Amino acid sequence: MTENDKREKIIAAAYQVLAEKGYDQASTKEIARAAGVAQGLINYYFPSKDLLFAEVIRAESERYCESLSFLQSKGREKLSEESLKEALEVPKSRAVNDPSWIRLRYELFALGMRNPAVSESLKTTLAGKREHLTRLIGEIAHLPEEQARPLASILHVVFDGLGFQKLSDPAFDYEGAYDTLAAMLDSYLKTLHKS
Amino acid sequence: MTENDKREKIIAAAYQVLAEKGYDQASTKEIARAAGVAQGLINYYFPSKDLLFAEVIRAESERYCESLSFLQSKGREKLSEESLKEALEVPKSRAVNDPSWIRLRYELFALGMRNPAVSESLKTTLAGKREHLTRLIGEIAHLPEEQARPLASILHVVFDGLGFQKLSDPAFDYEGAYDTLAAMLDSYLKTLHKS
Amino acid sequence: MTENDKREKIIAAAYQVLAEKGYDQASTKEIARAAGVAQGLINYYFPSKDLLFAEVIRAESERYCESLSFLQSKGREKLSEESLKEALEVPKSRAVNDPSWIRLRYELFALGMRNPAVSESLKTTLAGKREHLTRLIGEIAHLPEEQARPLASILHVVFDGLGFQKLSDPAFDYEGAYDTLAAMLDSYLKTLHKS
Amino acid sequence: MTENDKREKIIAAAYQVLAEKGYDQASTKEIARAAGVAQGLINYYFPSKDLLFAEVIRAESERYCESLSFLQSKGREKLSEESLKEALEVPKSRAVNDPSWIRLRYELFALGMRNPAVSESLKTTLAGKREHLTRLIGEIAHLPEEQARPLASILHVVFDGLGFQKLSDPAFDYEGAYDTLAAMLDSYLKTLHKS
DNA sequence: CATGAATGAGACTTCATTCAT
DNA sequence: CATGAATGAAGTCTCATTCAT
Repeated sequence: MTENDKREKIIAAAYQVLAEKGYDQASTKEIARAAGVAQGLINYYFPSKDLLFAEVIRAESERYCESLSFLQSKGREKLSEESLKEALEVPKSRAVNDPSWIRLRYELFALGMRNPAVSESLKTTLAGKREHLTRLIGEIAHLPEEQARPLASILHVVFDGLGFQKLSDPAFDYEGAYDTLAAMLDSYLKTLHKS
Repeated sequence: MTENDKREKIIAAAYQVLAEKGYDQASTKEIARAAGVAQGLINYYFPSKDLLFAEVIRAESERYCESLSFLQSKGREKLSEESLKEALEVPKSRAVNDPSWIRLRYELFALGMRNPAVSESLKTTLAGKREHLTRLIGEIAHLPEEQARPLASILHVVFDGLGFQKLSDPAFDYEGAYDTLAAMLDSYLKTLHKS
Repeated sequence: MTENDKREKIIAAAYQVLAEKGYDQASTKEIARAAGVAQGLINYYFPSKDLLFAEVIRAESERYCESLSFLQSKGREKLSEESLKEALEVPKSRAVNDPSWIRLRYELFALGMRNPAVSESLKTTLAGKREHLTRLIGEIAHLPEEQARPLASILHVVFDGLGFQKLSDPAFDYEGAYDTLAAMLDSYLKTLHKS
Repeated sequence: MTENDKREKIIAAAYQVLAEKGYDQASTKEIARAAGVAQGLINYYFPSKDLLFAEVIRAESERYCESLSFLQSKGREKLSEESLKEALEVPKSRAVNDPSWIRLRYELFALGMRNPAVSESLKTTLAGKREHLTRLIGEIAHLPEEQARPLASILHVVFDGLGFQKLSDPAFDYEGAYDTLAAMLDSYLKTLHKS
C-alpha cells in the first residue's frame, strides 16, 4: 500500500519534472525532492533512471488515450465537416492548454530512439495509441478497421506534429493547418463513403 | 587556403555524433575525436556546445530542403494519384535509407524546446522548411500560396511523424500509412480543383 | 556521531590549502585530497568553490578574534609605553609565527573585492573584527566607544599591513615600525587623557 | 620604437584589466584585445603571464609615487593639525576616486605572496614606495630619516588598509578613521618636536 | 524498508602557451 | 616581427548510483 504509494509518487514527480525540464535537467535528486522521498529510494524502486522513465511513458500513454476517450460519445452523430472540426478541437486545444505535455512527448520520442529500455516502452505505447485511435476513428467515421488504422496513424502524428510547430514557432498558422486538416479529412471520408 | 576547414569538420562531426548518440551522449570530447581536432578547438569556434548544435541545425535544414528540391522538376506533369505516390516516395524513402537523419531531427526538436540558443535556430529553420515546401507544393499541385501553405505544414509534420513511427516500431505499417496519405491528398486536391 | 565530520574537515583543508597556495592554485581536487574525501563531496556540502571559501573566512575571523582575546586580561593595568609595547607583541608576533595566516588574509582580501559571494562574508567578518578590537581597546586604554572605534580601525589595518610588509620584504624594519607605532599610540592616548 | 610602443600598450592594458577583473579573470586573450594586439604577441614580449604582471607592478609603483609627489611643495609650510589633514586628503581621496587602483594593489599583494616572479618585483616596489614616502614625510614634518622611515611604513600600510576597508564595507567610517589618524600624527609629531 | 551522505567518473569550458605562416 | 589558429592540460561542477546505518 504505502510502498506502491511512494512508487507512484515518484513516477508522477518524474513525469512533471521531465515535462518541465527535459531529460538532461531532470536529475534524480530533483525528482526525489518533487516526490517528497529520499534520493536513494528512486534506485531502490527503479533499477535505473532510464527504467523510471519507461514507467513514465506508460503513465503518459494512459493519459493520452483517456484524453481522447470522450470522442467516443460522438460516434453516433452524422459526420459533417462541422462536426469533424469539433472533434478535432480536442487534440488541437492540447497544444494550447498543456504545452508541457507536448514537450514531454517529444522528450520521450528522442529518448526512446537511443535508449533501449525506453525504446521498448515507447514501442508498446505508440502501438497502443494507434489502436486506440483506430477504434475511435472507426466509430466516429464508420470505417472498417483496415481503413481506420492508417488514418489513425496519420492523425496521430499530425496532432503531435502540429502541436510541436505551434509551440516552437509562434508565427506558425496553427488554425489554418487544422482547418485544412479538417477539409482533407472531409473530402477523404466522402470519397471513401462514396465508393 | 582551406578556410575554416576545421570549423566545418567540427560541424560535420557534431552532426554525425548527434544523430548517432543523441544530445546527452554526444560529448564534446567525442565530437572532437570524430572531427580529428583538439577538444579545446570546439570552444574556440563555438562559445558553447549549444551554439555548436545551433549550427548543426542550420546545416540540417539546408540538406532537408535540398533533398526535396528535385520534386520541382515534376511540376509540369499532370497530377494523378499515381504521380502523387511517386512524389511521396522521396520523403518516404528517407526513413528507410537514412534513419539517423530522422533521429537527428527528433533530437533537435526535443533540444529546441528547452534550450533557448537552439530554440531560436530551430524556429528559423522550421519556418524555412515550411516555406520551401509551400513553394514546392504550389508548383506541383498548382495551388495558390494560401492553400499550399497549410497543406505544406501538414505534410511537413506527417513526413517526420511517420518516419519516426517506422523507426520506433518495426511493426508499424509504414506502407499503408503512405498509401492512405496519397489517397487523402488525391481526394483533397480534386475537391479543391473542382471548386 | 561525528556530525558533519567531513564537512569540517573540508573547511579545515580549504583553510590550509588556501593559505599555502592561494586562491588560484587551491584546486578543489587538492582540497579534497587534503581533507581525505572524494572530490564530489566538496560540491555536495558547498554549492561552489566560492561559497566554501566564504566559510573559510568565517573560520578565520573566529580565530582572529580569539587570538586577541587574552589582551582582555590586561584591561586593569595602568597603561605605560612599556605595557603598550607588550600588548602589541600579540599581533606583532603573528607575522613571524604564522606567516601563512597573513597570506590567507590577503588572499581573502583580494578575493573579496571581485567575488560577490566572498565579498558578503568578508564585509561581515571585517565589521566583526573591528567591533571586537573596539571593545578590547576600549577596555585596555579606558576609552569610550566613539574614540576606541576609529583607533581600532587603524590598528586593525596596521597589524595586517605591517605583517604583510615583513613577509614580502625581509629587509623591512618590522621592529622599528612597531616601536614607532607604540610611541604614536602612547602620545595619542596621553593627549586624549589629558583633555 | 614601434616595438616598445606595443610593449607599453600591453602593459597598460594588463594594468587596466587586472584592476578591473582580478588576476584570475584577467586572461591574456582579453589583455591582448584591450591592447589591440594579437594574442600571440604577449608571449612574444613576455616569457609568461606572471612576468607581464611583474612589469605591471613597476608601472603601478611609478604612478603611486607620482601621485604623492605634489605633497612635496607643502614642505615649507608650518605643520598644524589643519595642514596635516589637508595633506592626508591625497591618499584619502584615492579610495573614492579610483577604487580599482586599490583593487589592483591588493591583487598584486596576493599575487606577490605566492608567485616568485611577481614577488621579486613586489619587494623592490614596496621598498621604493617606502623610501619615497620617507623622503616626503621627512620634508613635510621636518624629521630625520631614522624617524621618518618607520612612520612612512605605518602610513603606507594605513593608506591602503583604510582604503580597502572603505571599498569592502560601505558601513565603515572612513572619515572618522582619517580624523583619528590625523590626531595621532599630530600628537606624535608634537611629542617628537618637543624632545 | 528507507535514508542521505558519499563516491568517482565524466561533462563542459577556460586558458596560457606554441608554432606554422 | 607579428599573427591567430590550434593545443591539451586542468579546473569546477553535476549526477546516477551505492551502501552503512
